[in-house]
Amino acid sequence: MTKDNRPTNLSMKALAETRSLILGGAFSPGERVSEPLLAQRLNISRTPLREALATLAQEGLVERQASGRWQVCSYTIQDITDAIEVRGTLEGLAARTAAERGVSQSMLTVCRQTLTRLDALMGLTGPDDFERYVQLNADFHSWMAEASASQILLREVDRVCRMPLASPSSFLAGQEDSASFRKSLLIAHHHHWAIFEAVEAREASRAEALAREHARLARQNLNLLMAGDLPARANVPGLSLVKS
Amino acid sequence: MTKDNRPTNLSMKALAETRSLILGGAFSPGERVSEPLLAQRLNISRTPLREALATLAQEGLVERQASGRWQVCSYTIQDITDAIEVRGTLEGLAARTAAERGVSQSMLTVCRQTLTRLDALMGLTGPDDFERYVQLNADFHSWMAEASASQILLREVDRVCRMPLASPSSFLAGQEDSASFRKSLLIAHHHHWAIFEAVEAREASRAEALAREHARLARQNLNLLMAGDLPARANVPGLSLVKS
DNA sequence: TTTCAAATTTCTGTATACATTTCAGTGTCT
DNA sequence: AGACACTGAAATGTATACAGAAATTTGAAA
Repeated sequence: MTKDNRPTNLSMKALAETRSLILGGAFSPGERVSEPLLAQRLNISRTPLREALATLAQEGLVERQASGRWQVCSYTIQDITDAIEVRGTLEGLAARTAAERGVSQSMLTVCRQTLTRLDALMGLTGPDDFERYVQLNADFHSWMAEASASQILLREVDRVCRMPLASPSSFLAGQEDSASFRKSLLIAHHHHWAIFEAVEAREASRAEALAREHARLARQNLNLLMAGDLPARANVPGLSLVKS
Repeated sequence: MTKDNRPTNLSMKALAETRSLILGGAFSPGERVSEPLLAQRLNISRTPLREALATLAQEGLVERQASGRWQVCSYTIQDITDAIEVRGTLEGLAARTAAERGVSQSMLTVCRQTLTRLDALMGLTGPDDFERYVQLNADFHSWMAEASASQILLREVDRVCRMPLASPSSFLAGQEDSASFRKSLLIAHHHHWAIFEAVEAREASRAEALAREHARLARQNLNLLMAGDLPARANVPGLSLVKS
């Protein structure tokens, strides 16, 4: 994503730790969150915690009841699918805009490097390789948003990626053993190159369509995951918020 | 928009009043906002004000400096154009989704009523008529988002509409005297019907393209406004945040 | 045993105090 | 005149106190 290196204040600490707790499944969907109890757990006062919770509400991890109490959000599979479609649509807009406005040679070079490094990782199986894949994949998606040269769009893509399970990295962690999943990586990487080429060639409409379709691989992975066995789901952060 | 009728607490009051101050031009773009001073001005303490400012930061009205101070955001014409394009893209997705998934008869009826009422307002010139147009226009746009039957998408459309000058109502207030502006209303309303018909007929791709193009009328109105005389700009909330 | 109301506990909303940091202004030295 | 260090004012980050509201438990009555 983008910069988030604010000097360590307790709000940021509370934000990071609470987010991690929720995505890690420390709360059930719909469960109430008590400010005093959580503050005690995090060893801080309510003031910075309230700020963090307000931010998490914007991210869609918690919500306020009418009474003012916080509760952990609950999502359906349909919600996740919709969120992925929104991300794909915004990334599509980013890719189209990048193609229409043109991208500097230096930015193209950066992307080409990222994709070449991804090339080298295809077919490898080590856990380190997988970790690097996740990072490079995130780099490519960041690049797409930045290549649009639109601050606004960059911000909105960032936002939607913070929604549970909507980010391009959501379904990567811990899935390296699944054969069908590994196959989808090959297709995904083929998409990466195609999107890049379309942007470089100023083929705006093609870039948009490809970016949209690329995001739909995440939908497919979501379905694979839900159809598969339970252990594979344990490592996917945010999946604990999905109900029914 | 959607519901925002939380019982009156001071945070909501601070949020509404500060938003109104900023959009009304009480601060210059980039101007710093002092918590103690603003709290005093609003007759509340810093605690609810801080919560309101954090929310306004998410809306893109203020931002935090690295030091922690707040300052009013500054936008370029390009930013506004981009924001409108994002809105159009999300509304396009909503229209497409509505068409693909199908919309209930009762919802179709509601929209048909709204559009029929708008029909009756076309060509009228009274200030009351204009006010009603603004409301009905907002109703139609809300309808589009709701017709998608996607909570996620509804939320994101709502969000992007809260960005300065990105909402479908942004350029309506106080422009009733401009001839070219009135002409654009006719075209806009033609779009409304076309979008509705496409959704009703399940013509998803057409619905999406129309919704996108419809939003681009706002871009056109923005350009008209910036090319026109200064007095016409005074009534447009948020335009004070646009610099250069 | 179930139901409803009262009492109690817990929580949220808000104000405020205080430590630390940041900023602005002053004065000095080169 | 310009740069730099220093000092003081002001702002932010955080904890905490307290009032009022909400939720939960208790207890009594049917």
